Amino acid sequence: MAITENTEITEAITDAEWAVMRIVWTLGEADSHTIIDLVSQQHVWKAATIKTLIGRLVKKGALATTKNGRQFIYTPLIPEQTAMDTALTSQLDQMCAMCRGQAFVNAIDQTELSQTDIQELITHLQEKLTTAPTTITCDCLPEGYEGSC
Amino acid sequence: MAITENTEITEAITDAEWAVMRIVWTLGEADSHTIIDLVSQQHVWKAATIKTLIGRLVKKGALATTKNGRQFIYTPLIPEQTAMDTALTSQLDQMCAMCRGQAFVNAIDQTELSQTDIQELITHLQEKLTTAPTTITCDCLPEGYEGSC
DNA sequence: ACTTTACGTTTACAGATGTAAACTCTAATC
DNA sequence: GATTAGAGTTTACATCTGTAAACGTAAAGT
Repeated sequence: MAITENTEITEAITDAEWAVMRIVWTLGEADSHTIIDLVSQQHVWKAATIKTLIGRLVKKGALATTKNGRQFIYTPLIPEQTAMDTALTSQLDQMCAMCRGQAFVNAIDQTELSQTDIQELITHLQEKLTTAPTTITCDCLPEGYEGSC
Repeated sequence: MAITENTEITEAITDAEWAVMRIVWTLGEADSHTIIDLVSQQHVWKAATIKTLIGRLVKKGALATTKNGRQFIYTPLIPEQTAMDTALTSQLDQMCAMCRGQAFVNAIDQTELSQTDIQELITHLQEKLTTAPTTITCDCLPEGYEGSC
C-alpha cells in the first residue's frame, strides 16, 4: 500500500515553483541538496527560499517524497507535459477565441522549434484543417451580443 | 499636450482583469456602466469588484480615461494581441525549451482554429522549417549540465 | 555519548490578487 | 437651490506568492 493516492492537483504551479519542478522533472528524482544546488545556479534565491518552494510543492501534491535515511527523495507527481498543457490552456482559455489563432502564430514565430516539432505541428494542422470551421466567433461579449476584436 | 505618455506597461494583466480588458478591447471604448453591465453577465462579481478592476487597470496603464460629463470613457492602451503575445510568451519562457514544441501540439489540438488560422500557421511553420535546427536542447539544468526531459 | 550538521518544518512579512463595502463628489432631477 | 443618484476613489480583508530567517531534530562525525 505504498502507492501514492492519485489526488487531483488543484492548485496551479506558480512561476517560482516552476523552477523547482523543472529540475525534478529533468532528473526524474532528486534530494533537496541537489535541487537547492541546481536552482541556486539559475536564480538568486537563498537556500531557504528553495526549501519553501519544495515544501509548498509537496503540500499541493506536485511532488512526492520518499524517505531515504535522514532526507527525502522528491519525485514529480504530475508529468511535465501535463503541467505545460494545463498552464498554456488555462492561459488561452481566458483569451478571445477568435484571436487565439493569431496568438499561436506570434508565439510560434518567437519560439525556437526543432524540425521534428515543426513537422509534427504541420501534420497535426493539416489533419485539423479537414474539420476546421470557416470562422471562429469572438466570445468576448456575453451571450446574445455580437462582437469582434 | 493631451497625448498620453507611452509608458511601458510593466505589470501584467491578472486573470480577473482580463475579463474587463476583453470587453474594452472588443468595444473599442466603453464607459464603466457598460463594462459593469457586460462583465456582470459573464462573472458573478459585484459591481464594486468590477470597479476595482477598472481602477487597477487604469493605474497600471492598461486603460486610458477620457472625461465625458460626469463619467469616463475607457479605452485600451495596449493592443489585445500584444497582451496575448506577452502572456503566452512569458508562460512559454519559463518552460523547458525542448518541450515547447509538444506543448504547442497539445495546445493546438485542444483549440478551435479557423481554416484561415490553420493555413497561416502552416505557412509560417513551413517557412520556419527552412531554418529550424535539428534539435532543441533541454535548458532545465544550469549552464554546464546536460539534461533532457 | 556528545557535538555538529544539515534536512525538513514553522514562522515571518511585504506585495499582489480576488472580492467587495463605504465614501465622496459632481451632475442630474425636482 | 436642495436632493438624489450614480461615477470614481478609498478602505478592507483574506489568500496567494515571493522571499527568507529561525527552529527542532535526527543523523553523522569525533
